[in-house]
Amino acid sequence: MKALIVDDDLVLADVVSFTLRRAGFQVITAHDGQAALDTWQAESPDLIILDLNLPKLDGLSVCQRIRQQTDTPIIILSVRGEDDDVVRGLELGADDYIAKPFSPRQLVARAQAVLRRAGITPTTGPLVVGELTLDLARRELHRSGHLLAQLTPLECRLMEVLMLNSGHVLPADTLITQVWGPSGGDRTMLKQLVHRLRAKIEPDPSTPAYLETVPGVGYALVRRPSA
Amino acid sequence: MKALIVDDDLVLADVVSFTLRRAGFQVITAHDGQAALDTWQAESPDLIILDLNLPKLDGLSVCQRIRQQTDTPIIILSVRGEDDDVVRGLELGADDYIAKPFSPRQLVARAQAVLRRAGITPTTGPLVVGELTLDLARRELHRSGHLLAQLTPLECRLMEVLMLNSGHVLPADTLITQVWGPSGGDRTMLKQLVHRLRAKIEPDPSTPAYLETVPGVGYALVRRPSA
DNA sequence: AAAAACTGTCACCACTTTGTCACCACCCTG
DNA sequence: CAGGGTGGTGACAAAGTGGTGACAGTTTTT
Repeated sequence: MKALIVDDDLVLADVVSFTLRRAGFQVITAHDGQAALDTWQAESPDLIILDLNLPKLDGLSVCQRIRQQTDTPIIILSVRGEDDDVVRGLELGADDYIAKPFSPRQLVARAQAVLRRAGITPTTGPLVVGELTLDLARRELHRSGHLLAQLTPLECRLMEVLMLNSGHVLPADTLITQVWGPSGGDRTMLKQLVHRLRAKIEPDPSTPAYLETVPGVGYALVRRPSA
Repeated sequence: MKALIVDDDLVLADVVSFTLRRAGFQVITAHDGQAALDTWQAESPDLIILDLNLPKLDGLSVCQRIRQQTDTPIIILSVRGEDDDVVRGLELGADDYIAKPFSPRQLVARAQAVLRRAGITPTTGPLVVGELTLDLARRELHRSGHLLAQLTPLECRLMEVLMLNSGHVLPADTLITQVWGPSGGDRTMLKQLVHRLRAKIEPDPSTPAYLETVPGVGYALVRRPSA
């Protein structure tokens, strides 16, 4: 999993680089807009982390140029007060943004979420929680070894997020961001998606056994020993 | 969850320490700027609570030095009249500030909010008093390990405040402010809320075993050895 | 090209939550 | 003993929240 970091602040670029390396990424860096485009073409990374404030070629332009040719996930780095630029970046096709200062954990989480949403699966093996197994590549959910349901792309993403945090309550907003990204999503859509997922995976959808509702907060996937 | 408290006022540091420990933090303290940096490097806490007025090394400098190397959340403690310093602190990368005097609940809430925003530990540990356990994420109250009641948001807030100060009598006005905020709330509403909470948690609501009334003052959660 | 699937949107229902009110019982003090 | 204050209790309505089904536009598959 290769990540390209574009930032003219050498210190910050180093921090980001270190963080991502520790999370298992292979990291390359560029410090101005032109170099970013060159490196991108030479290395074709899986993920780009892009500061907007760049010498030689503006970050937004870089974003635009890259989007014209590929769907490589882009995460924008912004400082407080550049909200307009963030919005324009997202409109130009960026996948997410992070406001400085950010925590390392935050960064890694966002990076993985974006990759997941783009269909690039960092986790090779299937996800297992209790008797449930999710095959991300095939989007198939198995229970005790045999096929329970064939999931749609969105259902699969939701299920993945829930399984990665099984046993913990995930706030509705968190789920929405994880599934639809920072600019899309809606409470009603989440309701619908949960409904559709339950219809597929719950033996009796009216009394959920796996996908639990926590009123006023969100949802949780129950983690049972083996039942 | 490890918190570093930096304050030269030993009494205040103790109060803060006590409050955060109650909320489930592991707490370490430093009493001057240099010690703060040393302790920070040695212990790498998840959260720093920083008074600006420090001997040996100014609080703002400490803030700056820490920000140069990590994104660990920093909350500034300020006294009234130091507004300029607060602004400079926030510019230097601090995440929030609290003006003295502050309420314990205020402090805990801010701390958790900052950590949440930084993407650290969305899971808050449960509150425990005697045989009662409150799971804040799920808003569930357990007695000796099994589910006693599912609380509503307001009931949960009230229960949280009572458990954080278990064994002490809390004046009605205090409770009202803590639950509904400084602008809302009402004696009648508190009566109602207590009533509804008792209906859920007391075996016999007419003779309260947990949520005791102190006429003319307020309410208290009795802290019993184990009964 | 036709059919099926996927997803966003809407309307509606049921239920919960919460603020408000009225009323009762009790405990003071004068 | 009367009366005011305080706390407990029940009822009720408004607002909010989650679940459900239907439907249309788009994309994907056949």
